[in-house]
Amino acid sequence: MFALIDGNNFYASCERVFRPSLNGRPLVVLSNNDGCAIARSEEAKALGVRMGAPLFKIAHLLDEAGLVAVSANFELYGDMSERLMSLAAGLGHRQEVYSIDECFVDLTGVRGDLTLRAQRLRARIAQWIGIPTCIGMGSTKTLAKLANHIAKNAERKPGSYPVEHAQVCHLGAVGVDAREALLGQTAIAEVWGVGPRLAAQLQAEGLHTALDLARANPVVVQRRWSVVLAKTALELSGTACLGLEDVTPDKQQLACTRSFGQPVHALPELIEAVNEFASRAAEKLRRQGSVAAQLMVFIRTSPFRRQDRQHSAHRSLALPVPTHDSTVLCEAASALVRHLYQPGHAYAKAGVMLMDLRPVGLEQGRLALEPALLPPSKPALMQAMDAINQRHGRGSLHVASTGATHPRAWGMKQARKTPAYTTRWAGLLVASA
DNA sequence: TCTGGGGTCCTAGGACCC
DNA sequence: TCTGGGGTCCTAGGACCC
Repeated sequence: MFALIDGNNFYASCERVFRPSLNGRPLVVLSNNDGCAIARSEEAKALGVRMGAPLFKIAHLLDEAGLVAVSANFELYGDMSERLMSLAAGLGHRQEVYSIDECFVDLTGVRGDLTLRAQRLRARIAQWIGIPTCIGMGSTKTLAKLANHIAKNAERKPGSYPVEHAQVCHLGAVGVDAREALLGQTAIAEVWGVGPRLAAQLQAEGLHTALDLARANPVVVQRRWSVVLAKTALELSGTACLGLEDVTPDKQQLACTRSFGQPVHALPELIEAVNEFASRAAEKLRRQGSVAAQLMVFIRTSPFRRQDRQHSAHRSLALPVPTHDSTVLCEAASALVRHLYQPGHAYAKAGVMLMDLRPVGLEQGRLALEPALLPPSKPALMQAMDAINQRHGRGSLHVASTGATHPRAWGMKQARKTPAYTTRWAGLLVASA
């Protein structure tokens, strides 16, 4: 048996914990650059704000409907997530943190009334952390996901599901008929692993609900679609195909990409930006304990600005010696962006991707048969830099080629940023009588 | 004027090997 | 006129997830 616990409208709920005046009001959290809505309170959903809606298209609601929009504050959400996860882990013996706002818990060996335990966990999370959650349980991960969907919608959309399943839904505790009825009420597109493309194809073949897929022959499903969808069908019918992954595997590739706050025309600024991205990616790489054997840089103009001349290009470089050294990766990124850059374009976005990752220590050396194109790695310097930044905050010590003047011309737009309430002294709330 | 970021897995096809 | 069989690796593209 598995449980799936997730925070409702997670980013919006995190903001509300520290600004209770936002309760009951339509609220959206914006993506980087204050571009589009990536989280919405129930009230914002009721106003018709779509997931991913660009701010400029919903800006009229700020005045007309009292909509509040805030810039994304990932430092806050990450910290709130850690607190939520540590409580949620208590529901069973093993936990898989699946994303910033949801986790699976293996309920094997957990005794007693699971529904009751789940309800108590919800209450504890609400009291200790202030985040509303929903919990779904089922004999497979896909069924736990589906139960979570039911738990969320039984309350939000009256009539969609029986209201006794609101907030906590345990598909293992209902009879076969009731379970089939619930699956029959769930549209195929809501199933975990079925995206828009597959949903359209499945519907065209007469499969409209989760129950239809659960009853489909997995051999036929695999032949017509894929082994992935066949597993989904099996999982829906109660045969577990997916296990709990409680050890997070190292990433196979790692990226840092950003849209610019303003279009970038000049090469020096572009170099600065990709150097910054390369350093950030290198930091992530060192945290994971890996080195990269390949680096890719891309730059592109905005596809939304049809009137502009478009340019989109990428280029990668095999690193002669796999590394996680910021200075080496910055040097490589600079060389690549010089190749890619074409004057006369308004660049809107750039990024650095590190690929062909492997654990530190497994790197193969290389005979020095050719002149080195890149500087040598400086492990001691990187260690010192990470230690200083750990202690004094990110960016305290950085590679000079990432730019000395702050704020950067190409930097992110974050006009509506809320304080880092839980992770910075300056963000601490002050109580007054 | 203004449109996010970061991942994974699977499959098909081509290159290449013996 | 006749032209094998079987395998691996890599890449690009497509689908999905949050």
